[in-house]
Amino acid sequence: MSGLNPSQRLAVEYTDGPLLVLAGAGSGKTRVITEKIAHLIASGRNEARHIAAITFTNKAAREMRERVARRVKGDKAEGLTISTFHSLGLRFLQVEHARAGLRRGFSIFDADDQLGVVKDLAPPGAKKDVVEGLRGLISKAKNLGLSPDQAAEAARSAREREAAALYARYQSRLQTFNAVDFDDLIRIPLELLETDAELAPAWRERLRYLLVDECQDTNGAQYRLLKQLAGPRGALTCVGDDDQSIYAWRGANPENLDTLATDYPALKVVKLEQNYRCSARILRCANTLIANNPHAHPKKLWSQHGDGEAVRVWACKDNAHEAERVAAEISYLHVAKEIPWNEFAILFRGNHQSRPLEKALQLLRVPYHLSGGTAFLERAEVKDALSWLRVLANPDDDAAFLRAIASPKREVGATTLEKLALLAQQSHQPLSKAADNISLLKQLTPRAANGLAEFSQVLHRLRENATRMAPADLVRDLVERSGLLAALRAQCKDNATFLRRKENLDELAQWFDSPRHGNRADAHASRGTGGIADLAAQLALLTHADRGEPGDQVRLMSLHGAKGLEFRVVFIVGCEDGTLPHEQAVAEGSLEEERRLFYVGITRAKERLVLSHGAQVARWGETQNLLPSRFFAELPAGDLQRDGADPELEQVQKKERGRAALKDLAAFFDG
DNA sequence: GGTGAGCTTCTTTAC
DNA sequence: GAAGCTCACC
Repeated sequence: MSGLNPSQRLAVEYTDGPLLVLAGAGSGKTRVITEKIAHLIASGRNEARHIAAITFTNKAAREMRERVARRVKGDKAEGLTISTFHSLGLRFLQVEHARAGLRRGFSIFDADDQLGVVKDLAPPGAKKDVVEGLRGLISKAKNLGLSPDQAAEAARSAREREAAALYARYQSRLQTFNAVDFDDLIRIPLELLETDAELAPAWRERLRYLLVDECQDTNGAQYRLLKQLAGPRGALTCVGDDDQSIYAWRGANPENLDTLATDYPALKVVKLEQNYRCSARILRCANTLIANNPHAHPKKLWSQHGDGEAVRVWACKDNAHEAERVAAEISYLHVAKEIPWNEFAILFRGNHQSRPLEKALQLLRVPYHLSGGTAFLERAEVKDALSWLRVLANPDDDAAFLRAIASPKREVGATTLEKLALLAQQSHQPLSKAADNISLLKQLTPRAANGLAEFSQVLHRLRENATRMAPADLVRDLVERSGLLAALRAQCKDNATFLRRKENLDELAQWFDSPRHGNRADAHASRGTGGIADLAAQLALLTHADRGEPGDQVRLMSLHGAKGLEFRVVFIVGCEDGTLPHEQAVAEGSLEEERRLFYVGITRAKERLVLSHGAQVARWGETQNLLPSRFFAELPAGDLQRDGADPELEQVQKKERGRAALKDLAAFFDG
């Protein structure tokens, strides 16, 4: 445990009670967590299998797993839990599925599946945004940890009562599908722990020490889950930084950091204020920027590092120009300064911004890795294949059935499916069973009945194979036999696109090959001889896995995805007003969160930071003129080096800004 | 009754 | 620039 500063050492060694570590960016927070895990094991206080470290993103979990593996050698780390909140909840449900009224092989519904269910329950003809809004209300209730009954009790207005009633119907629909949604992965374990007196002690016995990363990002349900697991003893270490709270939009409640002190009066608080990551100039940028936000826990982040390079600000013509400059700079630095590819990161506000960057990087043959959140699992061909797998594992999963039967297209359309749904409802069967029922099929047109029967047949054959095959082989088999591959080939205009999309399916199969995702504790489920149960377990984990390990590649990701990571060289592209801060966020009044997001991005950089903005930004086909981000005005001018700024361009921008200010002023007097 | 062409609309962010 | 939706055609 060498090389820890006094505060870090205190945070690592303090195991007498609940501890909150207020850790500034780059203050060695992950280090503290990994050291603490090592300390807990080495001191003999806890075996690894009784320790759980909880993170927010899969990326962060993987990062931590790697670091722990480096720090704790051999089988000492056996059974250690390092997972996201959602994976932990999933594991809980897999163990306690019976208490939750779920059967083995239950599905996890994503936002699309949820939307389908809500749409089905909403008044007929409800507009998309209404359906979307209702889904949001249900999600909100769940994030607060409310059950349908509790939501009904809490409802004050007619609208809320209506929403609560919908929530109840939505939940019973999910139940019949033998499915849960993402929010349920937290909410249901919480509900079980709070209501079942036997359950909580058992899980507290199993997880005796908790370490929680990014505590400021917990929502109400997650926080309560944490309290349930930690119990009154409060054997937990929470690590957080209110300046890096960037998930309020999905219900995160940074005030949980303060609530901790109320819930655990014995709470000890340690502040980590020495930054070990950034050069002094980068840190000054971060500090002066974030000083524009109000602060409940003021901290003064300092660094021993020298000034280092100035922070570059690039004014670019448009997205393409920006991307080319970034790619060229990376190429140059890689050769001239021998900086390995994986020490570069390009960060952006929205995932769609990666396109021009990819193009430019490909042109210069710069190897890169795009970690676009769930982008991979959202690919149409991947979702199709997954739907087939879901129906295989869970015959009750109507949402998956509906997608699978439509891909590839067979002569079954909306009308047939509506009829089938009616018949299924009358006979209390899931769609996949109804489609398999000869007497039911007789009530449909022969053409439709044939299509359904054919689908059932393929499904049967696949299911037979599933008992003999390893899941990965089953995926490969399925892609062929389902006709998905043939349909894909027919659908693609050229061979190159076909091969690219086929590659996604290959990658999907590979995922089932290795138990690299998830916890070690789950590994036993993925070995063995294959079969439906294994498939289901892997499938559930898969929905939560991050795309394969990046090698020595430049990393492209959203600012949200970059949290917890660090790189020698960081580019933040698209620093335009409207992109960052995002105009919708500004309209919603979340400027402070946008500022924190920028702060998170800046503090990822160790040595070099480039902030670039385009004058013209491609926005669905059209180009739009945008001004540089208002956040530039909040950075210390002395630490910035504006290069490539076109004076003419700046004049235009100044004028536009003047015009905008006038407009604001006029609006003020008008309103 | 099913399909596909062409229309609109949309894009934060993630588990 | 894709994914969804409407409408006309098979």
